[in-house]
Amino acid sequence: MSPPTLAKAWTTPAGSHSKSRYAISRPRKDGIHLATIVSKQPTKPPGIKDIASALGISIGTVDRALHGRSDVSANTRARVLKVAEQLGYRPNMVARSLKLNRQFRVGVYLPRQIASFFDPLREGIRAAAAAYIGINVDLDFHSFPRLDEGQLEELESAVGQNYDGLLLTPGDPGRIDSVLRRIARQGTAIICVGNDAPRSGRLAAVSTDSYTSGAIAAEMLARTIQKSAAVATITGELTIMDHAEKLRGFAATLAVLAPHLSLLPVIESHESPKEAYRQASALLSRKPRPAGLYISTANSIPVLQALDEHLLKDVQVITTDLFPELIPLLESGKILATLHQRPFVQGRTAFESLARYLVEGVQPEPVTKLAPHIVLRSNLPLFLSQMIEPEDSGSKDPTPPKR
Amino acid sequence: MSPPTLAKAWTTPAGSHSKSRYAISRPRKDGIHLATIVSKQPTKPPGIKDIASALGISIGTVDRALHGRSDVSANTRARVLKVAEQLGYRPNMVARSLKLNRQFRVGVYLPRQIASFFDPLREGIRAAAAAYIGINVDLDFHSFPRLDEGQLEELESAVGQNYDGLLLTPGDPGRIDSVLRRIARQGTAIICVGNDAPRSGRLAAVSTDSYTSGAIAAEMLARTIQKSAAVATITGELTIMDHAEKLRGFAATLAVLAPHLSLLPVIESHESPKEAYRQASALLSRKPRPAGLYISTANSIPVLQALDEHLLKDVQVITTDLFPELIPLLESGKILATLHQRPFVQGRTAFESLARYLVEGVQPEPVTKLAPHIVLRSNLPLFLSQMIEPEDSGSKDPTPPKR
DNA sequence: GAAGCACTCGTTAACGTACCCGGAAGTGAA
DNA sequence: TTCACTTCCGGGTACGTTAACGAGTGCTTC
Repeated sequence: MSPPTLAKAWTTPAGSHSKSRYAISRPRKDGIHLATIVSKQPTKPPGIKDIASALGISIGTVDRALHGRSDVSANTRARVLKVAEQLGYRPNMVARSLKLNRQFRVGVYLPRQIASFFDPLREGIRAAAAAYIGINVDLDFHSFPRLDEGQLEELESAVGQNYDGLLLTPGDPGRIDSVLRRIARQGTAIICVGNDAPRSGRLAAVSTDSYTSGAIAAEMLARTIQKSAAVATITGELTIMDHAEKLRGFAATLAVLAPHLSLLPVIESHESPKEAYRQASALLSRKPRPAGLYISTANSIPVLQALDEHLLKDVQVITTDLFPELIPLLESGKILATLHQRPFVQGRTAFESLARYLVEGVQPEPVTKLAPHIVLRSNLPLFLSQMIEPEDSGSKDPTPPKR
Repeated sequence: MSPPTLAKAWTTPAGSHSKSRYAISRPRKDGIHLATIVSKQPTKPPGIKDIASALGISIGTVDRALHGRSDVSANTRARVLKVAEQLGYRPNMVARSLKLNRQFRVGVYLPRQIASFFDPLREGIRAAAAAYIGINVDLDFHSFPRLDEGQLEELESAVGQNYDGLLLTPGDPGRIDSVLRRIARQGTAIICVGNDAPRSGRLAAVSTDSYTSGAIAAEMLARTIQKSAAVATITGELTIMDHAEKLRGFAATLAVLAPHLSLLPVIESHESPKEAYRQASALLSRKPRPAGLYISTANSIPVLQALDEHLLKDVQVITTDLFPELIPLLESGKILATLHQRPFVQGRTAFESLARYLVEGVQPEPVTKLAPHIVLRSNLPLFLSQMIEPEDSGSKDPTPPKR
């Protein structure tokens, strides 16, 4: 039996700032140090067969030992693990994913409305799927009219599909929780994106921090409106967790940071444009006219229309998300700020979490909260260029590998 | 010669919302439609050998045809490309990167100061390198005291290293441009991060939009200071592009958006803490005391110290970046906002651009500008949790592949 | 007619890993 | 002894791709 060959761990451990790497042979008899620079020719990382040859055993045994499978004696297993550690062995993910050529099917259940949010969300998912090499994903996009219309029915059809993963924005949690639990029990990994459904058995959730969104709105209104006044907020369905959280953050921060501002009764627009318009009109013609307005749902167009008709220049408005109709209003200063929920990034990270879980078994953070972007007049162009950015299809073979 | 077999393209092209995929056999004689659901058993994507067998030729020829290499007749090349298109062939990146087992060495040249910016920047690079599956990268981290001290000398040593890629924050562009050009001429791909050096022959640059940073500061001061007053700004070396751009954005936006605010002469702190403290003290005791202050460099501590000593509560301050000393000042409201430059994300995207260029040959965007995050009191917690997040080493084999 | 050349194309060995199959050695019972 | 069974291990194949190596044409040239 040959003794385990001692070798420098191949990868530099995180945190070490190695300036350059030398392999110095031990002093020769003639006293000449021979320092050969290896950094110009990086040594190949050790593989499973290097471990095998170092111990004089076969790669099959090494494989069994490394993966804790049976049919290996405790002795050899220990020796293999020790040498693997010494050599700094790290499994080659590329070779692994080539060998077990896995296929994953993930279902994506998102509404068509509001397109300014869900379209980039879909694009983020698609982009992440395209960029993730080492996996064959099959994305099944399912669409339905709105968050509160058709999701349940569409999801019912997902039960029989036996997906490996599921990405969705849960609408009314009370009604779809049970469906999701059924799907989860089948072994499907569910990740919520844009809104959470904590009691649905989902694996993780990715969204912007809704509470913080509301808090930002409150702080900005508090900073901008410096006299004593009233402010109002228009929200969507409060059964949707996202909306409720925004309201909480808004009200709480207003109370703490802005004693000079009073909050008018909250308006719940129920995702209906006409209703939103009617209620906004009523709000703006009432007696204590609000000096500030926080619109926490993305379909704010009817509200803005009502605002425009009432010719109110002295009301500070904060909206949610970014869509073409908002651009001139931001540029002209009629809207103070809008809180961008970064749907593209949400979709990307949601898919990445799912993929890492499916392919590497890495348990994702139960809930990741992204910071919303505060879009003002001055940084608006930055988001516009990112908005119209067309997605490259990239179907062609990019580089004929040379060399 | 067998005719090319017609088959449904395997991947759904981007943009098509397919609800589910059925393979429907043609009507049988007895009139019964037999619809077999294939989506539960996704068909394997076609490979190079499927093309070969469809045409009755060898995989070698297909490979040569697909990559536009020589030794293929124009006729067969056309046939191969046609069938590849029909089958929806997409090269298997996993198999490719396994075959040509490429090794890349990239040098990272970043200063130690300011640690609150460059440490997360390094972490972003490391994280991206660890996550990038399909490539063997060897990161060489080189450090030197400050941006204006030691970078040139350190870079000189990189000339002989013959790196595949280089990541760095260029300090004084005038002095290091020539070194970078020498390195670039060797074939090293250079990506600037955090600051650009456009005339250095670099491949691309990743940074926050400095002009917009300045503009945001101006807009926020304009919104918050509503009476007629003077504002001041303290910047770093104006030879560094990043600082100069911030100043431009600040001054320009102030002129457009805030006619009621006048800009005092700009203070250039030259990266020296003592000098910065002295100048800030002088500024704050002068006659037209500024009502707003924009500190566009990250080492703002001496300035803040001067502010604190002068007990100025009525001056609105906007700082740059996020580090522990700023936290209590933001929480107490002494600082209006800080503009976070997202060093981690900068490092990550810089590495990703470099990797995609090296491994896939994808030319990166010449300059990507990230939107700086506006950190207020209300969204501060979101960034803190992200600040203390420890990096996982992840050396162990995560999942012993089962099945 | 042999030799040389250019042009096509097929064959085959890797890349590192996972997993199946079967063999060797040992144990115990018939 | 023979057979069955367990424990441990080596050999081999396949994943999809690239690239080196030849082999087979048809053509020109001495």
